[in-house]
Amino acid sequence: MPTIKDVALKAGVSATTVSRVLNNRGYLSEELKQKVQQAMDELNYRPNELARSLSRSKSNIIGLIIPHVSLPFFGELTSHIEEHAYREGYKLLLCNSWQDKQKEQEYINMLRSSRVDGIIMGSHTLEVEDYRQMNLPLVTFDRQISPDIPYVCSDNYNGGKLATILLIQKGCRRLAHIGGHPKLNILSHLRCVAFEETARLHSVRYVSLHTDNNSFDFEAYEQLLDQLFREHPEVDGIFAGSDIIAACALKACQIRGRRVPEDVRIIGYDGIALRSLLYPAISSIRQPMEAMGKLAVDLILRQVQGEPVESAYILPVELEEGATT
Amino acid sequence: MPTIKDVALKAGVSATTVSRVLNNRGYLSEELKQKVQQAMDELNYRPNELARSLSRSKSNIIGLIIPHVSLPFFGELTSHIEEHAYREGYKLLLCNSWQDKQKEQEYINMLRSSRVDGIIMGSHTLEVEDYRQMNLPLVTFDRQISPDIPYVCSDNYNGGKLATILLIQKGCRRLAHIGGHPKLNILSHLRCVAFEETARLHSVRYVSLHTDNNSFDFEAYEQLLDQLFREHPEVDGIFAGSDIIAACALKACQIRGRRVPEDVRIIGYDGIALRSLLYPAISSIRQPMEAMGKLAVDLILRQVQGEPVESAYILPVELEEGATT
DNA sequence: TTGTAGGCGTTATCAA
DNA sequence: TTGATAACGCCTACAA
Repeated sequence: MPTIKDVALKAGVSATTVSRVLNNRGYLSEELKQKVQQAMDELNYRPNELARSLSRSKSNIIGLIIPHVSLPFFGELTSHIEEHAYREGYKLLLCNSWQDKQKEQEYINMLRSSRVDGIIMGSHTLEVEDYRQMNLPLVTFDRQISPDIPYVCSDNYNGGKLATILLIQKGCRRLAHIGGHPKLNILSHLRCVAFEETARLHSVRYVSLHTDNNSFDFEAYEQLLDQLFREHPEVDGIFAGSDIIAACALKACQIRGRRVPEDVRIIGYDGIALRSLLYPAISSIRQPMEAMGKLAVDLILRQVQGEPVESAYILPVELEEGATT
Repeated sequence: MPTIKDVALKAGVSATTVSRVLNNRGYLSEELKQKVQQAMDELNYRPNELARSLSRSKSNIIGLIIPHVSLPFFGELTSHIEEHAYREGYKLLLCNSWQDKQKEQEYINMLRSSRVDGIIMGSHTLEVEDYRQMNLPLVTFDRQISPDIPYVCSDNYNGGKLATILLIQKGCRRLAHIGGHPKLNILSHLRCVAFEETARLHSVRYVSLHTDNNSFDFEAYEQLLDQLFREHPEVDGIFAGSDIIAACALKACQIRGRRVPEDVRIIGYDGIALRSLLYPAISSIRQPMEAMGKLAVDLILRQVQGEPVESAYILPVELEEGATT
């Protein structure tokens, strides 16, 4: 691979000059620019980003740690993050934590070694102190770690409220919420809190079930639904903590011959694109994934540039009614 | 951030020695190792991978270019690739090409600048020459570029055959195949070829429909299905080019009141995990995604190490019957 | 067994 | 307006 020196030699100038036209810095005669540019083209020269990064002590890489890209919500979020990062001249290093404490820690170490300019965390299994100590631009999703680490989330409370109100308005009298483990994700647990408060406010009976781990495991959801229909066969409205759970609920109803929405109404959360492939299409509370992804990237960049950031970014959700309510 | 020199100073040794314990090279007394290790721990030292990469001219980064991570098949594949890359000490730079020629080219340039050790291509919109010229360890999925660039794919032909035979065995007499654009992906088009040949062999009438772009667009699929049911209402067996298309087909049947599998039988391709969320669960030809991901990583590593590689790796598929056949 | 010196490819700081 | 020189942080001869 040709280096800056090769280009310099070919163009009959110094490496410094080549660097200057590369970065468009300082005063350069048009003639020189042309000459250098031509040499670069002829050699098919590509600046070595490793060397640049080392020299500038800035890698233009953002690390992304999420539970699993193949989960639709995280897949979509990742796409948006990648898209915006790329537009801003940043690259994305992808890490699937599998919600595993040790893996997450190893990835953080790895990303620090790689001198990423910041880390976007969609997975958080470690202690608050572990994150605070790492002294790197950080952004989290759905998790408040400390006032100086900004987090991005959808308006979980309002989303839970909207969903619950919709079910009640449609005439449901026995509600159920099925969600992930509450302890591990306090902010998205607000969906559940809103559900319970709204149900109580309207004097509607309800039950809340949660997985006991944070594994996003389809089978765990199916077991919960099994339990739900066994112990509470009278349930006629389900607010699922995610569209995936909602899909499980829909399937559980179909298996048991419960008509949706006639016998049981279902609404999910997230608004993933794949939702439209189901029949009937699932109603959902849509998170503004694109805006969230863009914001997360911007928050890293602002921190990199030493600009101040708020500690919380709560984005509005939108009720998207499908055919399950 | 502390450097190797800081560690050396603190441990009272030279930087070389620190480098040695870091890389566990050469002869070192236990005592020294301990001392250096302690200094590293106390300083919370992390070796700068940028500097290491520059010095060794090896970045331990693999670039992955795919159409879109949020497509379930690519999401799962990406997860496996990331997993195996990480195990081998490699990091993954993620690029979504959106099947866009220009974006793909820009990403390739970017990855070359980043001095990635190799590129795994799940997206290929450029000309064969463009790939051949880049002179970097490369692996492609479902695309044969040249004898010296290995490709990984599932046994597309056999998969198409298995699917078609199953439909015929179940009694289907009017078959349809719905797939992506045939020109852009010659290898996965073999699924279609096998479908047609098998149908002819069994004297079963069939029709093949394809999207006219390579966009993985849900709506395009829906339009095709619309066309299918309009022009060929007698179809009683559908072989879909992917599980996503199969899901669309299932939905199309449900919307039109066609019972599945009684009136129409459906089988997809890929074997994505989300398949199990549908009801009825979709039958599919399962690609060994984990093995394919691992293999792709291994093929990059072998090329990096100068080991020879074959030009084609065709992995066996498996028929996974759900409830739609 | 440990240390010194030079180089990896760029960029930044001075001079000229 | 351009060029020489010293970093950036690490690794690898070569010495000692």
